[in-house]
Amino acid sequence: MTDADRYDPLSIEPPIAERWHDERTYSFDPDASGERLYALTMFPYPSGDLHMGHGEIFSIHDAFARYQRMQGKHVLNPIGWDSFGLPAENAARNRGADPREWTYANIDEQRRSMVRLGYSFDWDTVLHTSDPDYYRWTQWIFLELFSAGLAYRKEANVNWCPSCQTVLANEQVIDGHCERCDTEVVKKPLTQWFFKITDYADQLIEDLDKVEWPERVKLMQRNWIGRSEGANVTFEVADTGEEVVVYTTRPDTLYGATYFVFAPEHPLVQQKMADDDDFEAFVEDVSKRSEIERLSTDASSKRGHRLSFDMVNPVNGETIPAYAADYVLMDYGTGAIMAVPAHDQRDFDFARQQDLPIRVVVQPEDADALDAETMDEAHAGEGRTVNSGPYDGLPWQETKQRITADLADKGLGEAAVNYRLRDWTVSRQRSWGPPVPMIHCPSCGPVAVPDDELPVELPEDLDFAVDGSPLALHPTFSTDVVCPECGNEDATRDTDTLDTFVDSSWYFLRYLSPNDDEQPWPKQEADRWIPVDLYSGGVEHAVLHLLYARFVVKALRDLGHLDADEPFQRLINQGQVILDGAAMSKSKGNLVEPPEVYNEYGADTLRGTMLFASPPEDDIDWADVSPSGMHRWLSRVWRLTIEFLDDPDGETDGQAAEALEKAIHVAVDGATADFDAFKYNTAIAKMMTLTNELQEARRSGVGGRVVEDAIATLLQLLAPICPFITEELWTRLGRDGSVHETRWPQADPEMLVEENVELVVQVNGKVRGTVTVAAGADAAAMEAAARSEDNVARYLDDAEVAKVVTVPDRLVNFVVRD
RNA sequence: GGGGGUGUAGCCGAAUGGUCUAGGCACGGGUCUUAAACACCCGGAGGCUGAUGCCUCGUGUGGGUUCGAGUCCCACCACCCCCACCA
Repeated sequence: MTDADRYDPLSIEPPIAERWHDERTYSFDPDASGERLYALTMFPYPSGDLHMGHGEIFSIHDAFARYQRMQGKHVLNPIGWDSFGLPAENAARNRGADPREWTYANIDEQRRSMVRLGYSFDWDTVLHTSDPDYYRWTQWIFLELFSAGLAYRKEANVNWCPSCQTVLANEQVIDGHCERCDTEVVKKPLTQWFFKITDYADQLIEDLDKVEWPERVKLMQRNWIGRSEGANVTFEVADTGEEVVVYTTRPDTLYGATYFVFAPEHPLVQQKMADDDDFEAFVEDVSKRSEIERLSTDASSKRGHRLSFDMVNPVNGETIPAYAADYVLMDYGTGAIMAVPAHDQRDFDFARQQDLPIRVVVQPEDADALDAETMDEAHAGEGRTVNSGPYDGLPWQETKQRITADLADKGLGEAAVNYRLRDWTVSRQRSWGPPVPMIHCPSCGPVAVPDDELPVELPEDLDFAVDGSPLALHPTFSTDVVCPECGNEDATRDTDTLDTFVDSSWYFLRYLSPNDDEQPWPKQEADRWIPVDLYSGGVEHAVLHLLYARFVVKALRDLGHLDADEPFQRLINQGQVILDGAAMSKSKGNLVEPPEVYNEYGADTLRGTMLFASPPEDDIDWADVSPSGMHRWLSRVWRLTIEFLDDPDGETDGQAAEALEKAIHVAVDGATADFDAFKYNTAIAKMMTLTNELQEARRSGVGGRVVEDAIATLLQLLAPICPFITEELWTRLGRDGSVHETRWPQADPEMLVEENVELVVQVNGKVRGTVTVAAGADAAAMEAAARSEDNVARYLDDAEVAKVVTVPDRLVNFVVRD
């Protein structure tokens, strides 16, 4: 073998990669007939070059897309960039970079890496969310939602990240910290645009049954939406009769309500306590506490203030004291609760702290009777109702239903459903995003920018050095406008931009016609393609992007722009690439970058290493994987092929040749099942096994057609994972065209049938030997063969066989008594 | 506090209730070589045996169901993820 025949990925890969890109080899052909498939991978944010996480997900995704093509599908496999967002602004502020130049330079770099790695993307449908001809339609969607009443403006206590200087949606607050920069989030009253995602809360739960997603992700969405069933109950202020509604999931415990609690910000409290300095001081104190402190569930951390009035319990007319306390939140339920300390831990903690009465109204059945004096925690569970007048003795669920019904009869309550989900705050006080397409007119209020004036473009001359929002502080952007309805010259533009998650909530629709300037997408194309057949990406978007995209699709459906209920039919999540158990990051200095791998071993090795490391959904610890091992195997495949081409002669029949021929079909059968199940790691293991058998067959003198079949089949199986080496060797093997355009090999069922099978022989469940019998042998034949095995016979000699268990083609088990 | 998941060689990981550990990594021994690298071959807990072999233990721990359990059931332990003063 000469040097020219060595496996040298660095010289064979780049020309093939460039050819695929330049010739648009993997662009979707709209005229193609036959079955279509939409394979979508989450588009990247261009914060720099691709990192290992991209290398993993795109390699998994590309194996899927290429496999489906070989299965005869016409695959749409688009790529684009989620190119609006804060990092570009930070680069501008910190380094004086132009956010546009910075962003598009990064896109170019990532694109070159994708080409180098051989990903079979459609380079004809590329989009960037920061292009005006993209965000023109993002703004259009905002206006569609606005005209349908699904986008609205209100003042609210919103999440504010002091570092990013912007509002965040609830979904972007992780344990009280900013999702992007990890700074502690504070609450701030601001007037903001919201999308009414809560209108779709029930559908967002129910339609999870329609999609094939990991159960884990569905569960996360259900938890996030947080549906709970209970009742709204009306209490009265003792002296004035003012009505206050509370929400409770346990109306059966109404008789146990011994006090009442308002959120400190509750308007009724604010009004009634307006002149009380002590109360003002209390509110001031509470508001100074950070979210993190408030999140503490420590029993002693609750803060409360006795109010100047009492409340009346509607079920028994009892007068109970009213408090304000920080453990009641203004934005869940009604901002006021009935407190049942015996059966709610938070109420219990507060009652003990304030020395408030505790009354047991649910008695657990399989435990000692609860005693309000001595109990040291609330009993939140089930039991029989006690101390509740006419309801005594009923099981708690029945009490719940009856009390709710009785209250409803008296007009004092009703069954109610509550959600944890809040409306989506979409305004951002940042400037590298699509401007909110609204105009504020002193006489008309908020007015939509007319369609023919879209897009509202970002000014080119934003100053990112300012302290605050560059767009808001731009000299003319806000004021250079008149009201479209009344012509008022004092009208101003909205200077907020839309959350990047708005950009990414519909990009899979824009891929269908990225250059159409008449419409965002042709409806008939959307109806043909949506939902996307397979969506691949990280689980970190479980309650962010994936929830928003589902909402936007449902809203657009209701507005008549498409028919689909859901954006993504099937979802696979890949794990993270970590190093020594920790996330890779620049600041930790533990980054392994893709070029380090593909510049040494080639792209095929990078891709193969990723897929062989573990099942896709598991994290890959780079410390545990071995690019050199993958490279060694690929070199072996290369060498076997080249050596065969040098010297193809050999036996084409006989035992070794037959064994190889069988091995081909076994590998095809197994690998196909694995590809269908996304188990690329075991698919590769089966290809390695075939390689081992091929090598052994060669050593035994096998050659000719059987070996060529084995090599060709191996190349086909490997093609979706390692596209370059397979393409090169396919050509060297003298085959026409591209291996990627061949049809996926089929296993011949007859070749999978064994003539003889090895039976396991057990005595009392312990393996005592094996014996070979003809496949399909009946129980008697199996037993006879098993008895004849020397070692087994030893165990049967002095024993009485009580029972013989036979499993066809698998085992014989003798159950014996001594 | 609530919910979900996972525990298999030194490591990553396979394993329709049927021979535990496919494939790889790492490691050790060998062949080739002046030598190394590469490549190729062999190895895998413990005990007995000169060896072929045979036996015992063994899938986080302890029980159970079963002819037979990594797999099913119960309890416990450890780790991971999601939600969390959500009434």
